[in-house]
Amino acid sequence: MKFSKKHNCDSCLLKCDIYSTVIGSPNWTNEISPLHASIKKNEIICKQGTQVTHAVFLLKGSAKLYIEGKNNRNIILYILKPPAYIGLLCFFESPEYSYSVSAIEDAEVCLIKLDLVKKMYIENHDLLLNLNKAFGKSVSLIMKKIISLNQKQIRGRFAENLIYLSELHNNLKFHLGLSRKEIGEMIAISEENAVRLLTEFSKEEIIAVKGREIEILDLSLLRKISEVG
Amino acid sequence: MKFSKKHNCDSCLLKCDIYSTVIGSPNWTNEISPLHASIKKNEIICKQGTQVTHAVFLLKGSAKLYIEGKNNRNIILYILKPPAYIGLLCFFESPEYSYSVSAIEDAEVCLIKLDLVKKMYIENHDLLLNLNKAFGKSVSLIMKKIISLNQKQIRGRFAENLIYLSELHNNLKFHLGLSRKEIGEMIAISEENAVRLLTEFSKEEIIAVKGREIEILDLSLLRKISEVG
DNA sequence: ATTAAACATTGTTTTACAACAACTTTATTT
DNA sequence: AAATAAAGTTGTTGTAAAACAATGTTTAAT
Repeated sequence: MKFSKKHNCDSCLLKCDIYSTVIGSPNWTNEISPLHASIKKNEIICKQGTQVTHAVFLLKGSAKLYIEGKNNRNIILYILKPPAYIGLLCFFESPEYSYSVSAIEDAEVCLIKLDLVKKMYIENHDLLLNLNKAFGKSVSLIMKKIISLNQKQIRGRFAENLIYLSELHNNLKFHLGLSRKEIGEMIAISEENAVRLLTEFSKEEIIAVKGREIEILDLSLLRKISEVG
Repeated sequence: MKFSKKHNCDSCLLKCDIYSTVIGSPNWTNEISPLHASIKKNEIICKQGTQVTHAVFLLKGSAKLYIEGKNNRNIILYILKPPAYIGLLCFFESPEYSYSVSAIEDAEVCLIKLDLVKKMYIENHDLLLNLNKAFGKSVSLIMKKIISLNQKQIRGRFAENLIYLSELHNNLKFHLGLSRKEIGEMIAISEENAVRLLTEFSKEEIIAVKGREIEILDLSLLRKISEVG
């Protein structure tokens, strides 16, 4: 993680959500002292169990949000794409992160001291509302995930995840920024089964796979498989 | 659900958290018009998928918070005991509940219109902080649950759950307010396996079971089983 | 008091998936 | 270019836990 201090928000090319909602508030220019950071692929942005000190906002690149489980087995809850609050679930008064976030491609983030954000959202109605909205979305996503992981079997979960990734990329054809192992971690299956399902779905002509390039050929069938579980 | 309107907060015997943090704020007496409700055992307090209109505060009794899955199979995330915010995870700008809550014994709740709560927490720093704190706790609990459900096997999950219930009741000896099926729903196992584990642990003299009365005999062993998974 | 319905128990069978193993292909490093 | 490491692939085996089945027990309803 490479920091660049004394960044000037007004001249920043990657204007964050906090900037756009808070700008104009009386103590903007004097108080804020944001910290920019460049993050290399695979670098950790937030580490589960460590103190939450800054609000982190993802400006560029993408990241995976995951829980670190036993025996180095992780569960990826979702993929983050800019613009996104990274510390979201934890920056409401949590003493420490209950999950980790790491970059899956080179990324840029903006860090703002937590006490400052608190001050801002108390003063600024819109910012609070924005945070809360993003927040509610995360919670409902997590609830869906819990059901999926526990009540669907691997084909159903796999189909669901392909749809998720496609919607994330806004395209039926997309590049997996993830290894087969990570695909497994998204739906709590083994790497081997991730591979198997990829070839299986490919043979069934539901998707086309070439390395890490995926194309969904039959979305409605995928939806069906996801629904029946 | 039996409502009693025009309740007077000042004379209420079950003072809620909102009362104690907001009292003294300028628009307390004139604006607030809380709604009390008595809820019978097994009655639903919040239904997954319905609109969030009020903040609900549990004053008396207890309730289970659960996600409704496929084939009428639920997953109970946790048990609520007063004082507790019921709508918590959803009253931050979620359009609808992403889970359900129902009473596991006769209960009393206080309902406050959502727009009023919002107004209150924008005006009242302490209330916001309180909400956020409760909130952070819930999130970290859910993360732990996800790992537990996916990476521990049933003995480990069962042991963990017994410890949870014991801590909830603040006693090694407690009365399950839940059926065997519901015990299963807490850790995503079948009713049959819930029974089996209960007798198994009983035979191993880790717990003593008599109907719905449970006593933990060997807490440290239970901890061990929970840890190794 | 009788019937029905919900809850609880125990044994048996089936199966979905992880774990293991062995091997190939693709990246990195030197 | 050779060597080493990482990522991907495929077949086989073992097992945890669900599903099924059958039966007993308590609670609620008429």
